[in-house]
Amino acid sequence: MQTPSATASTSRVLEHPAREDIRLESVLHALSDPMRLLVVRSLAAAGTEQSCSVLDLPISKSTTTHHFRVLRECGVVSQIYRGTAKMNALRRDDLEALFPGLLDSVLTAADRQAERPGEDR
Amino acid sequence: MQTPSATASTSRVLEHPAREDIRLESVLHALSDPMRLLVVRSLAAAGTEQSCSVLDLPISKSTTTHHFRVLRECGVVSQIYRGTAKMNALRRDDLEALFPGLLDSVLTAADRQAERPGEDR
DNA sequence: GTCAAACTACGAGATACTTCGAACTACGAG
DNA sequence: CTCGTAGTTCGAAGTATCTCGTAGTTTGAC
Repeated sequence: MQTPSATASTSRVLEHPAREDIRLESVLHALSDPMRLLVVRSLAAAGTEQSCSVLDLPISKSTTTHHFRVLRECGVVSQIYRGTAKMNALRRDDLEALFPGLLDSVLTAADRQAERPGEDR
Repeated sequence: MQTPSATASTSRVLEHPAREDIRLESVLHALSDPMRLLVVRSLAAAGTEQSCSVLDLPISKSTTTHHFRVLRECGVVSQIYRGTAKMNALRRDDLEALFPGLLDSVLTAADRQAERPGEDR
């Protein structure tokens, strides 16, 4: 049940919010989950798009799917299918245009917090 | 059931997290609620401490109490009793020391978003 | 066509969040 | 002492969130 003339290389298409539909509250909420913050930090550290599975999170696959969907639906990441993999990328440009400096300050804050003593337990 | 020699001007004391106990995830979660974000923006705009009641939020008193407590318990605001009023202040210094630039970027982002077309409905 | 890999969809359980009203406490004014 | 103001506490209702396992789909490789 899909449009007959689908995309050439990629068939399944995923819905993303337009830049102007991204809400600050939703972004903050998305980043407030430890697992999702970890995902965002990993994507930022990688610099390029990453598949869902390379992150190796300590949660089940279905939970991983859930978190990536939350991140996509609130506008933090973009996702496209490449073959059997689903690649994820931070929407840096959109976030920077809407909320200048926000993502960087969150990433810096997360890094600093991770380096705080007793953070590894 | 309170220490006999209580504070002179203020009797009731409120628990606040120490600076090093403030967690990024908790702060982001606190700010992700529209009502609490509104409170934080008002406190930032005022610059000085404000009582709970001057904000005139479109919610009930008990809900207001709840939101202020969330903000205090996660380290975003400090609260002290002054007579019958409870004064609230942003913990700007603590937040800036832990998460440089974060609060300002959130406040700027919130202001910008509030000015976006069709934001008043 | 068959198979494995990667991801999704669905339902369910447990927990957490937001909101409220009603009854209560603390404080200052008179 | 009495009263009003400011805020709290205590359920409770409704909703949302996080997590999982199981079963399914899509894709590329053989």
